[in-house]
Amino acid sequence: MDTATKPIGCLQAATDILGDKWTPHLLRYFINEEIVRFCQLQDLTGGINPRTLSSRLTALEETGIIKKIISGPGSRCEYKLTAKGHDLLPILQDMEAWSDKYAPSNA
Amino acid sequence: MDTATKPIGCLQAATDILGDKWTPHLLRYFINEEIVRFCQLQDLTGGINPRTLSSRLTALEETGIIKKIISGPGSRCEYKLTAKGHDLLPILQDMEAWSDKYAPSNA
DNA sequence: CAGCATCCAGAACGATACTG
DNA sequence: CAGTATCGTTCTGGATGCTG
Repeated sequence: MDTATKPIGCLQAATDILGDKWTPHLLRYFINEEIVRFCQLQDLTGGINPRTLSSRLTALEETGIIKKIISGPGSRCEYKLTAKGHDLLPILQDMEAWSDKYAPSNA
Repeated sequence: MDTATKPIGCLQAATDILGDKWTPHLLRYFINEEIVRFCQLQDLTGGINPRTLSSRLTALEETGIIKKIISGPGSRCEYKLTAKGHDLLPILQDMEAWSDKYAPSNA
């Protein structure tokens, strides 16, 4: 892969994650929450399909953006950001600022 | 829509654009080029489907991120970023930096 | 509570060929 | 050069119901 004519690929890792339908929104919740649970996300998103949520969470865990923590009885578990995930937050916030600036009442 | 429980929607505008498969890469070329042509993009991307490229360009134009400029004879035309589009570049660069930091030799 | 399984509608994208 | 037309495939994600 020649970097001269094809300097892409660099963006790939970020777009792979942020390009999925729910992921940016999901990640957004970590800005204020730090630790989030499955059912919380279902709730916050207004009823995301558990299948979708599960797959997003799995992908995020596999790419090392979040970490799953089994906590307590009754299948209670929590998700929190890793350092890698934390570094994503400023980008999310910039995206949000941009959206807000150019599409304030975005339908 | 209640902003308390559903503070989303803000990210939407950005993710709608950056979520498409080629768009971030396409935009990336504007960092160095300023003015880009259809065939250049086809070339730079390594042969993106013209149908796809066309639809991306149309979408970008409709959201006011790029501007199409008919220039010269022979269907020659060019695309350049608007102010709105320019404001997207830092985000792209951050995404690139992030990708580079956490997935250097990203396959 | 935290998922997984199955089924399915529709969007996204590539290949290829053709036009103003 | 800058697209459009057509076709087909693949991938995504929603609905719904079940399980550890």
